[in-house]
Amino acid sequence: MKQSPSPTPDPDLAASRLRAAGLRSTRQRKALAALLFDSVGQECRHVTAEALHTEAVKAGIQVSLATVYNTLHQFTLAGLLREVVVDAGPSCFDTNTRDHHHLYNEDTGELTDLPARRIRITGLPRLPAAAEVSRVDVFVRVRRRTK
Amino acid sequence: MKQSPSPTPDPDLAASRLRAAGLRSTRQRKALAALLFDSVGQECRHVTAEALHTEAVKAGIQVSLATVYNTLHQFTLAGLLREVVVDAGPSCFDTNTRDHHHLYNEDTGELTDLPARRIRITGLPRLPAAAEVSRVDVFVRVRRRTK
DNA sequence: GTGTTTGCAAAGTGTTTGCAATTTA
DNA sequence: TAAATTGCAAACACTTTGCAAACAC
Repeated sequence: MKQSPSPTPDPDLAASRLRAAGLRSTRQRKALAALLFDSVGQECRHVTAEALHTEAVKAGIQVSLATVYNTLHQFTLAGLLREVVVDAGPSCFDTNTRDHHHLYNEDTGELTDLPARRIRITGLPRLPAAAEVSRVDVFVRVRRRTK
Repeated sequence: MKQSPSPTPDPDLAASRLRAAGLRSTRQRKALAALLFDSVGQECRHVTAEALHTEAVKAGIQVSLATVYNTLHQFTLAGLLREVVVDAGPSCFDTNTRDHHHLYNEDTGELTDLPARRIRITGLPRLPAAAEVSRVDVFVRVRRRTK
């Protein structure tokens, strides 16, 4: 029989992530965190509140849409998610919080991450000393080739 | 007395712009076009529908908010304006339709144009043959330096 | 037990739309 | 006069909020 290697074994991945972010570990948060961060074969996800709510309900998780909205914002504030606004319409939450950019398919609304490593931007303006760059967002908007 | 130099004199700048764009020249459109494109000392403007409506009403132009929304979209479709979405909230319309990027002040919501000339982006991904880049948007998000 | 979180429904914001009246060409 | 445009109000999509009940610690 294997002994737990640590004095505080952590059977619940989602719960520990929440605690680490300073959030109480509630049933709804654990379930949403599991959907967002523990889905297999998905390096990063882009979800709307509506979509995550639908997904949760389908998975048999009882949670209200309002709580999904609140939870997404709490996760964002805690640094677990990043909000992405491309066009008008529902805003997306991105599980990739590292420095990166986005490819946006105007036909389908599909959003894909572009690693920041590859992309170099030069010629940005000098800023006043009192200001700092919070982030540089690049959106590569693509569409089906016309004709 | 000066003779009109052209067989079709154009006393109304806004009206001719509308006609050139294939739009009927109505009182409301002329007035909004004048506010958007003929304001002195303004190379380019970023307005929300709400703001433009307020401005119009202040200038004594009778126009409804719905018409301002419709007109802004018609102008955008006609290539006279460009819609800019930075964050959630009301979307902005930009009188600068040339290739350019944006500086966004997160504290004030202020939006400033960055000429595309200066900014160079490298490392963008290769796209499938069926796809084409519709636009590359760069948003430099700045804020007051923290501490 | 105490403070936090949840869910609901209601309110809020920003935007679009149906349609009759008006205006433009 | 025919077709396009306007204005209003109502509908709409997305999101936030007030508050009582339920829950976490």
